[in-house]
Amino acid sequence: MSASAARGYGASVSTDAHPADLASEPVGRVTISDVARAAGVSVATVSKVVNGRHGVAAATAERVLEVVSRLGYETSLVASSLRRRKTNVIGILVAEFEPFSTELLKGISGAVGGTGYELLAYSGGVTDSNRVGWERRSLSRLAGTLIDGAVIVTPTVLFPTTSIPVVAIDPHTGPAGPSTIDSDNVGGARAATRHLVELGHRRIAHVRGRNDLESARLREQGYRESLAEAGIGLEPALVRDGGYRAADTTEPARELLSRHDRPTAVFAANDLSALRVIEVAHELGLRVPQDLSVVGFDDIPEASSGTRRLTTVAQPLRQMGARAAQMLLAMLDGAGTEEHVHMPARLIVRETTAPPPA
Amino acid sequence: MSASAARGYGASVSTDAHPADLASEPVGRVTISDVARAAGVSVATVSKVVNGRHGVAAATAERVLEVVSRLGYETSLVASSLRRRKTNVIGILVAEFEPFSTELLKGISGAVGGTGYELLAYSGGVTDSNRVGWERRSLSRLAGTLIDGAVIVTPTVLFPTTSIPVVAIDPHTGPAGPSTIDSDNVGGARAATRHLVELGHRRIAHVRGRNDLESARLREQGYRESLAEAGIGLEPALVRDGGYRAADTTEPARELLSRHDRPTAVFAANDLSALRVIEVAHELGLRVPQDLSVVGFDDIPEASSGTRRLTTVAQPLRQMGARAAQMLLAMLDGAGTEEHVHMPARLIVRETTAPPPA
DNA sequence: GTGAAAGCGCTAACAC
DNA sequence: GTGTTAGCGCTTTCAC
Repeated sequence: MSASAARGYGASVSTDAHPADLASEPVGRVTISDVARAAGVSVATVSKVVNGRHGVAAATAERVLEVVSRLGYETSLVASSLRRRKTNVIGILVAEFEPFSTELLKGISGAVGGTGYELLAYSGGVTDSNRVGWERRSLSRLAGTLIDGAVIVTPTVLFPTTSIPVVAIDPHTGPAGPSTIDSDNVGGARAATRHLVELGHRRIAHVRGRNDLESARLREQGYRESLAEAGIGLEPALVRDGGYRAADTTEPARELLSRHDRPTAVFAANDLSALRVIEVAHELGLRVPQDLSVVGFDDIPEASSGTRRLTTVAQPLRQMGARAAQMLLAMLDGAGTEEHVHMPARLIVRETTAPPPA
Repeated sequence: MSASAARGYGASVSTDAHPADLASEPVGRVTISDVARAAGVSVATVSKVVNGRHGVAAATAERVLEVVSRLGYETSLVASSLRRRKTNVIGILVAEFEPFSTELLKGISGAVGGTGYELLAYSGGVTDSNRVGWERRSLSRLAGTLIDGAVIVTPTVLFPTTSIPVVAIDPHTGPAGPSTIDSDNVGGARAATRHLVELGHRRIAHVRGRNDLESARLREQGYRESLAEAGIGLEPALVRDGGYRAADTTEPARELLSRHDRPTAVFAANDLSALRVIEVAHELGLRVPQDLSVVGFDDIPEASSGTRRLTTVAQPLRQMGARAAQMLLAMLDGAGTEEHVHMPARLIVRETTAPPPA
């Protein structure tokens, strides 16, 4: 094992670097000056060669390139983006990598692939004390220096004027400010609730989403509208907060299902909550759907992969991600479009809903 | 609409910045010097205040903080990480955001949440001409400046000595070099093939994975071993390349299933390939599993979410991601551990396998 | 064709 | 307590 390998963390060097040349080959990153020194030229020349600028003698260029590959030099994204204007990377800002955001990510990745842009998905310091405003912070930290544009997933606050193009997916506000993408939350929620009503349910609970998100408010609205339409009075005790998260759903679900007059059906604001409701039901000895019907929202892959496949409202997540990417790409291309795209949401009836127990 | 909002891309500013103060409030990013100027102090002082360093008068600090929040200043990740040593950011280097890598991402995200580290998943310029060596390039571009440590997903080449800790998931080489995590590829593949044999299949095809990945080699090995064990001769024509990708599986699958002596079962090296094999089978009018049995590998959520749920070999992807994160965290903490973790893989029989047609 | 120098935004020594 | 200075790694004039 060479001296440098012993001090580093990686595997052996695959190129034939000469350990004798230690002075010009530090253990840390190989920088542009390391290359310059080893090639006997200035850093400016190395930069020109590496970036394919004109005005370098062929012989010099060749020599530099040889050193570059021998040393395994690669220009630092950080340093170059600090100096340059464009970085060619698109940022995806998320609070957390969970099924919802990763589905969008797949869609974005597919749409961006082959365009020459690189993707940088960033989940920046979202702590419990700090759940609000993360997107503003992340954006400020990256914009203008690291990324050329950003798609922000479920931003909870209005972000200030930014110097880079931004599109928001499932934003706090409805269509307002920057370009946005969302789906038909009200319509989807109405369809879900109506489905339950049509099966014969009357006591239908709702596990709400994150109260700082427009989508959660709209889904609750759809639920209320369908109930009203069916002539069923809203019972406040049957509406609880699940925060779109499994962990936050446990308690509300337990309370809801432990009531003597428990609901016969639950419409959860997203699949993560719905799935947890089902788990809690099982813990309490209730069978789904015989004793309890459950409907979710989103149609993440996990929704249909359990033993009991979830009846849910599908949002075209991959397509929403792809669309967001296309919009951002267009803006990056100079199109000043500010769009508010609305995608359809449709009910998919699977195995977690049935008529109420007799 | 204010002048700055008109020139920027974002929504309206939520803070009460004074448009009159235009000179000190450029449209681009708010920088530390903007803050310094507005607060009437030096940039050094602002830096101290923002980073909570001692040696600043309470009154000054207060004034600076007021300006910071008024202007919405946030320190640039790029600039500060260029200067600082530690960035508190962990990089996840992937070729692409597809179901496999995003499952790992979920696991990593869960394990890292609450540790104070931020996550930066990077999918850097993987073009068709450039499928090999991306991880080396990405690592060089980010290491030492942007990220403190990295987990690399399915690296295809040995990476050179790095200055930062690295753990590789499903690497090119088996256990060698840096810390690695993989699962029991041979055992899983044997179980899958044996399952097919036990159902009565004799003509069992294999759609190989990426030939530059150790896991693909091992899965093929398991397939061969099980065949030999059952006394079934290997038929080279029944082994094709699918490259772990749906798109690359289409042609091989079509050829395989169009043969007059087509196989009655296919063991695909991963779920993406298996799912595509099923699609192709349907196109050709074959029913799964009545006419053709199919087994995959990985158990991504998509495997069990279709109408026909895939029989597959499950790798504990989320756990593998979480484990990788823990190992990296430990290394970041100074532990010089170089580990090679091996996780179990187990067959899950679902709906795409049955005895061969009579 | 090449290199010296400035500067991107920031932090850390070190003066004052 | 505060400001001045140097410099992280790189790109880009602009002299030579």
